[in-house]
Amino acid sequence: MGRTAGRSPEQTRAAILDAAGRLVRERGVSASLDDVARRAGVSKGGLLYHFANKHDLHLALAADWLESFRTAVLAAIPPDDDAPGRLTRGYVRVSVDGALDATASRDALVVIAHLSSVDAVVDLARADARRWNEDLRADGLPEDVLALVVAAADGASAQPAWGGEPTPDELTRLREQLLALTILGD
Amino acid sequence: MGRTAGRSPEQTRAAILDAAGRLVRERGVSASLDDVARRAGVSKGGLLYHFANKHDLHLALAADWLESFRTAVLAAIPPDDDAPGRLTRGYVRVSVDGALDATASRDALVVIAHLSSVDAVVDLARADARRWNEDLRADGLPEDVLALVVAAADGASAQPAWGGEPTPDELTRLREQLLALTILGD
DNA sequence: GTCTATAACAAGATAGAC
DNA sequence: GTCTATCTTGTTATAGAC
Repeated sequence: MGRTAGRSPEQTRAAILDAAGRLVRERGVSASLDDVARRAGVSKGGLLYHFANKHDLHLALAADWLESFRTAVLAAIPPDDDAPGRLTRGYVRVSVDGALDATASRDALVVIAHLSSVDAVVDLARADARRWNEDLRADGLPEDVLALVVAAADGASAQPAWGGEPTPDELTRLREQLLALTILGD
Repeated sequence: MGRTAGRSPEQTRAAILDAAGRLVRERGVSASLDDVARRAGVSKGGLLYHFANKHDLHLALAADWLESFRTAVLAAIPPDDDAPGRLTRGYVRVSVDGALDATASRDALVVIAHLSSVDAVVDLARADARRWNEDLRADGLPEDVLALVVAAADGASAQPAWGGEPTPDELTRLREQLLALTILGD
């Protein structure tokens, strides 16, 4: 048995996806399989057992990011929030705080932008965007408020992509501002 | 003389940057020099005369995009607009319409996101973002309005990056909404 | 289930012809 | 100023040992 004796296949897979995510964010899709494998603590051969080829790895990575973003949004809705706009509020919290945190499902946009060079990922992202569109529309907010708030949330999480360095303070204020917009209704 | 007899060096350079921009947007920085050269109608050797190496090409591309975005924003300010928020309004017009148009300085964020795998580009983008930050702060709008409007504009131009397909109608409404926010003052 | 070794290929960069 | 080789390196992916 190799040097990863104590790790289950699922854990190995997760470690590979994690390493790939960080490397893609740093270097884009041209990050080599060898580098990904090394950072995940497996050999290239080991990596290619779990993901048949680079294309598969990228696709799985995109699916993983999109799914974990969705999960994070749902988790960011307080159980007692039953008012219209609850999903939007979760979306805002995760997007804006994501520009702040240095972990978890942050920077989704940067990674997706990089992965968008892979055709199959574009299709996946498009389908996911449509689903968000539907879900958010059904969230009970006036159309204009929704469009404004979602665009601003997206913008906040996009800023690190092109050099923006919003301070925690600015992000906090933006988040509260956006949340307030969803509560007054109009 | 080669097959590009009628083209000046400046035009060749511009053609290369244009081709590189489109290819980077489609495939990321892993688009090969050979492909860029072919699309620009020059040979790889010809390309490497104008840009010493791939790194230089990417840096020049980023500088070009950032500059043409700035130019577009300034051009989008009507000469008779003298009220506070004029720069912000230009920023909004270019960012939101950029998500709509299929030409010019659109999709800046996608390209910058891709290029962000190049360290020198990150520095450049950061310096540019700081400059925008200063300029926009000096634009005379209340801080909260500014943060909200700029984030939303960024978000609009970011959406195509990860699968979002805003309709022209939605974008137009968002743009008018944002412009209105900058006029009422608070 | 993971590793090493290697085949097969693609890409960046250089040198020199035109 | 641009093009055609060519060198060299790095990468994907396979085959097979452990």
